[in-house]
Amino acid sequence: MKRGKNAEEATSDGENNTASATPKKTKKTKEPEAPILYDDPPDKMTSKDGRSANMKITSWNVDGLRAWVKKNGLDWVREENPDVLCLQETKCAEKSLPADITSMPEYPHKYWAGSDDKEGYSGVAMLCKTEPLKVTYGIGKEEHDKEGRVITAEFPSFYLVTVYVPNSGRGLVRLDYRKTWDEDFRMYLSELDIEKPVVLCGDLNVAHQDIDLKNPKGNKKNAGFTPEEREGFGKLLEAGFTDSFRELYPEQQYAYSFWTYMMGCRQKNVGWRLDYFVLSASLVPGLCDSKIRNKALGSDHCPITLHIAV
Amino acid sequence: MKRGKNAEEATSDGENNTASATPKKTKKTKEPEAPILYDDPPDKMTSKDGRSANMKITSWNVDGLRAWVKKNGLDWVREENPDVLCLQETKCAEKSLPADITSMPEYPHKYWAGSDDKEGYSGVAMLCKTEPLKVTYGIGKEEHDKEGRVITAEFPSFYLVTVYVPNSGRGLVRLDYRKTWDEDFRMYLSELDIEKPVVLCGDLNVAHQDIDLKNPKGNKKNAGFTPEEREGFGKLLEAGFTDSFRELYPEQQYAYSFWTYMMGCRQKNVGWRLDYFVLSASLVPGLCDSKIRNKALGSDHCPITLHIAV
DNA sequence: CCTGGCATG
DNA sequence: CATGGCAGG
Repeated sequence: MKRGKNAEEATSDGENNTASATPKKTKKTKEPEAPILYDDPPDKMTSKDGRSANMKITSWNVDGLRAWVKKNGLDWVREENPDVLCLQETKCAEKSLPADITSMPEYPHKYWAGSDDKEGYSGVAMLCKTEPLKVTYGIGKEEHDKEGRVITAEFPSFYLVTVYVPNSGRGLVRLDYRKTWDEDFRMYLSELDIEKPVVLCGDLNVAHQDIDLKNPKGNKKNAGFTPEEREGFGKLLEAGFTDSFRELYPEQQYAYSFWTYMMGCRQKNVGWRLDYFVLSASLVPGLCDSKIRNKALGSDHCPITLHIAV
Repeated sequence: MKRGKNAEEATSDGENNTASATPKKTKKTKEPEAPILYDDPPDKMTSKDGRSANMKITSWNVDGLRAWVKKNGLDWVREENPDVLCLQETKCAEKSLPADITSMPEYPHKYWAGSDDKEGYSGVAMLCKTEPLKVTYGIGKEEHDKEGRVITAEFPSFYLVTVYVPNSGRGLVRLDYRKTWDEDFRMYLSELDIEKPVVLCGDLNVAHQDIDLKNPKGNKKNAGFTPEEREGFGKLLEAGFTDSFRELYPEQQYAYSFWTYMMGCRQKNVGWRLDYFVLSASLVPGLCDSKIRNKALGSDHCPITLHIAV
């Protein structure tokens, strides 16, 4: 049986199970249901310790940069106007980049990583208003650095890492590789963390807990919500990192950053939280807000934005 | 050097050479030029020998039936309302046909030929208001009958054959095969012709003479205008068949049925006449009109329509 | 510059 | 149900 990675059809009942407020139903009959939206409050620009945000970072899995540009993703970016813009799944060789983005004067410092072998696969980018001290590509392990998944920028007081974590694939064909990746990537971040604190952002391709996706029950064997992947994320937190969104909004349900294009999932808000800002412990006091911009269109992911005092 | 099969860039000067009315230019500088259109007169419904047309046949290379249906090709067909509709390059397995066309009540008798091996390649169709006496597929030669290129319908007084002739390909990689095809296909038609007269229609993938394409000079080595392909068509005429359009309009320039999607060729009417109604000698007296519907959109070819008294 | 199929998600 | 690359034209 062929199934989408985030196949919801197996678990449509699960939608109601997690919606604890709704009265218990006597029938299992499906009925049209108003989508449960996560309505985003205004951005908080001050940290708990009273500092003002001086850094705004946006991360967006664009699912094909060229299509995303055509769908006016850049208009949204100009409106949002972050200091750094991180993109994942650009799926575009550097020479094929649309002029709209390569010529963007707001971001004079642009960095691109693409897949060495497979054209139009994976790929991440980082666009900065101010020039980083240093920019590196990959995580320093040959076996992981051929798919354009990581860019690291060193700023005066922190490292910014953007990542597109490998998807475990249909039928979990790449789960074994993913486990190795998770291990090696965590080591990479921990080593950076010794030098300077780290802001990690991007598509981590995992929903951590039940609260982080609409249908946890039906997806325990699907890529993005296997015990192995969730544990990988757990170990990252154990290593001293913090999921900034969950730190601020520990109880917030229905907050997702990805909806499969299939079956009208976005319309119904049947989604997953796969995109994160993860912070070194020493940066948490400066955390002002961690936002999910779930109204922005142009991809099967929405952008996320971090306000931080660094 | 990679080139489109109908690369016009090599021969842009040729456009002016053929336009004899324009004054001789002193500079070779390209300048915007009004496209020379072939403005179609109204259909003639009577044959030279005074009979009224009793059969209307339309042929259209749709370049992908599903896309063509989405672009409302069927609306044009309903307007045109031919007795028989022949389609080429359907590029669609029978099970994937859109319901819009399979359920069309105007044409209760529908015949589909697809490529055996390559999905989404080649393929022809014939839709009839009245049921043919017999319908056959291919030309009875194993080596030619695997790509869904020919449907033959026997009507009381004639055979109707629709064809999508193999393209000789970029760099003429398939020209040798094409020569064999031309030979065998001509034999097939001649044998049919012994039984009953033949109406052949479809994409013959050849422009016969200089008058049949905009840039003859630059295309002598390109698929569709090589000496070999033109000779193949010549031999068909020598075998007793008539190019109905050229029979009626021997001097008509700028009458094309195909324009590459590239370089805005259709806008500039830089095209080729590749689609034909070819008739057995005994049908020529009944020929009423042979039309090129160059305003109909939805493909890189336009439809052609035959009015005939049979 | 378009089509349809394919791999990938 | 989208993306991009590909062969084919």
